[in-house]
Amino acid sequence: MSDKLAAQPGMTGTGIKDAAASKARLRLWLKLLKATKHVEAELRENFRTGFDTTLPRFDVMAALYRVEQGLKMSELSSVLRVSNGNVTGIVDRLVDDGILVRIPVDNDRRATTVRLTKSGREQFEAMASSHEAWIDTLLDGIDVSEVQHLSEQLECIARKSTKGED
Amino acid sequence: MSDKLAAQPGMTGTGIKDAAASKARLRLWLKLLKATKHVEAELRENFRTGFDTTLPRFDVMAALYRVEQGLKMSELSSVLRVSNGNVTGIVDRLVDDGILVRIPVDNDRRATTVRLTKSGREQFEAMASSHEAWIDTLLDGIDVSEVQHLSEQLECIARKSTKGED
DNA sequence: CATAAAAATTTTATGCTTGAAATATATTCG
DNA sequence: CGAATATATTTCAAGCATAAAATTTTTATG
Repeated sequence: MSDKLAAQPGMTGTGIKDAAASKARLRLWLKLLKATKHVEAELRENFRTGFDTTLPRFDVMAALYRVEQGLKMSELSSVLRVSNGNVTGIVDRLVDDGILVRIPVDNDRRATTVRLTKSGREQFEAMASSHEAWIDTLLDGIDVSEVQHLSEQLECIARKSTKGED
Repeated sequence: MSDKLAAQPGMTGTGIKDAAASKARLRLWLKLLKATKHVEAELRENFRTGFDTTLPRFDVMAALYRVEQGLKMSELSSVLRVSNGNVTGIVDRLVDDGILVRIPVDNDRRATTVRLTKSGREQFEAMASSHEAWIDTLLDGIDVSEVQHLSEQLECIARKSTKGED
């Protein structure tokens, strides 16, 4: 029902808003949010009980795992899309726990590089393996054949934020 | 490509894991997360600059707008799926700002009902209208004809969490 | 009725998150 | 060179979020 309100090709750019489409997008957003929050909550719980750690810590470790020589604080905050001050705090705690080291940058005493320690790399590998398995379980209601299609749709949302590299 | 690795009906319950599907789900999850975070960040910024408020405050107001007689703290935390203590803090601030009132519950002095004030309802209506427009813009990369299908897929993820109302 | 158990909420401790201000270093240009 | 500007990071204040402990009140039960 109410399909007669669907957007018509000719309407594009007329400034006329489609109220039904708007409501549909709103509902879609609420579902997107709900699904994401649900998965995040499960992951947080799993990280807490399984590894006594948090999702933000895992995110930092994941970013650094990909780049063996480490990243500068500003690069880390840019990759993770969180504020500088936020990264400072999380890194501080990971350094205290022996998971990360801060390394001065040659020729620029303002900057520091952050890198996983050997122990940090080992801990990350164990966590990443569990993490993938958790996701596999949490998303198992989604048909594998749909994944590609779904991904493309989601790209449309995030596209405006990044230049698209993962 | 790599369709030969897709799950086969006969495999179900054999305990055999499909590594390719697992990786695909992981990538999908990362995109889901990225899209959601992007939209959330935009909304937060819009709420901040447009109404000097936050998404969590809006969420509380939205939940209460639907139920004119108000909700108990525990109902609110259950509807919003956040912890009791969290709701206490947000409600405290909204009460301070004259947006909410706490009302004692008859025959149960442990509980309090929380309700929007007149001003709160009015403020919410203005915000909700902008909110819907923001979402419409942020999700405009998604084909309206896809919305229904996408919604169904997302339901599969969240299904295990709720009994599906909303 | 009295005590134990359950329920509703708040408090506390800890960590994540932001935006803005502060600090320190590097670079540019007159 | 030296002052202004830009860059890299940290600090700060406020709010969000959780889990766990504490508080208050209600309900159940012996």
